[in-house]
Amino acid sequence: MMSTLKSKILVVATDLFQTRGINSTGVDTIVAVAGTTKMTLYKYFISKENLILEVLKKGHDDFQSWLSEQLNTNSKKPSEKLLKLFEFIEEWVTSPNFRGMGFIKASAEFPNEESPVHQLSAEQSREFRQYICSLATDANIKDAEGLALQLSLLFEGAVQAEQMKRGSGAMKYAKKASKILIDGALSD
Amino acid sequence: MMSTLKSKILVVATDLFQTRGINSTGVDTIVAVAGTTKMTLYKYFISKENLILEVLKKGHDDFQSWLSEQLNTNSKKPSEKLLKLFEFIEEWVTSPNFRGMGFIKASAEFPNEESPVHQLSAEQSREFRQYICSLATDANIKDAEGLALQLSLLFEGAVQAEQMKRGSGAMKYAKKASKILIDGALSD
DNA sequence: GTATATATATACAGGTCTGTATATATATTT
DNA sequence: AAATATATATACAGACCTGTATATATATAC
Repeated sequence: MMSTLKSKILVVATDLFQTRGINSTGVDTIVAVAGTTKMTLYKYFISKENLILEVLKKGHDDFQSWLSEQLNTNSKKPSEKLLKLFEFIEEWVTSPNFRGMGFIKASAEFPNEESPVHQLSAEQSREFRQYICSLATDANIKDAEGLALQLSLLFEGAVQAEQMKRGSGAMKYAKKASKILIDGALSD
Repeated sequence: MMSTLKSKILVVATDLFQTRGINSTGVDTIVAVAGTTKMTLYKYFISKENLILEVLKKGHDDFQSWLSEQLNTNSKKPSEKLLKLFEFIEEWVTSPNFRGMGFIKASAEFPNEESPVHQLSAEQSREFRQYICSLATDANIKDAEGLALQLSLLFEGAVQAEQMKRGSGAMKYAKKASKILIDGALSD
């Protein structure tokens, strides 16, 4: 099991990275807020970059498992899952705990394609798109990849908008747009 | 008229901010690439933050004037402008000079809503959306604001995707999606 | 109670960053 | 040629950053 201190550091770093930016958050700040010391942080994470990568992994895994569980327990038909996708995403975005999507901000702060942080961000974005694609394939969509890309654009755009201004209501319109695109693709 | 050195610094900073990140680019690097010195930079810009703001302003103004000129010279009917919007945006994104949209990255690196950089980013995002909204209003779209928001989400999502991976082709699918959404809104 | 693992406290080395101070050079103008 | 504006060269102060070294404290296990 994961040490409570390690997981505390991960939680605090996730929050600080989102609210202050990754490069603007020093490890001194992280350990101060987490109520521990640098020695402990460097015991669990070999470097700040390693910490960033673990924060990204945890954030993505948490989101993906939450989302797929919501979809699996609340829908049966594949097309229903697809249509309910943005319902749950909206729920997630409008929850008070929402701080943004890790890989979107990380890729902006680490634009160099050779950076491990950038590479992980790109991989997570691809993974999410593939998950949508699998939903579309199950729902017998003809151009599943095309629809998945379009929906992921709406998703990333709305998250971006919500990161820029909390309570923007962007996801409500993304949901409407997704319904139009999905309905269109279903009748192709 | 603007000094050639000042404009050179702006051009270099724009490029470095996009390719390496804003916080990861020091003023020493900027002046070295621009072939000048720090003393000159601080003659034209009172601080790095001031330079960032001017870089953002120039980038946004350049894009907006280029886009509206393209639309005005190539289309007559308002609805035509709306439909051609993503044609030109795709052209802009796929041009070899494309380095990303300034305000999208800047808002990620400066998440604090009180930061002047964040505020300018948010304002530019709003301005762009309002421009789309004016196109939609001219084309007699019923819910012009709603469509404008949806199109801007597609736009920001596709730019985000393209920043993450050059040559992703995301804008091609954004263009298709925009056509579906616009056609739907026109027939409402 | 002694040994062992874990966490703390503190200091610091070496680097980078922004912004300024000081002195010199190069043009342009009169 | 002298005066003025503009650019350069260089050094540095003060702050912050990551990562480590050293010594101490606390808790669990045997």
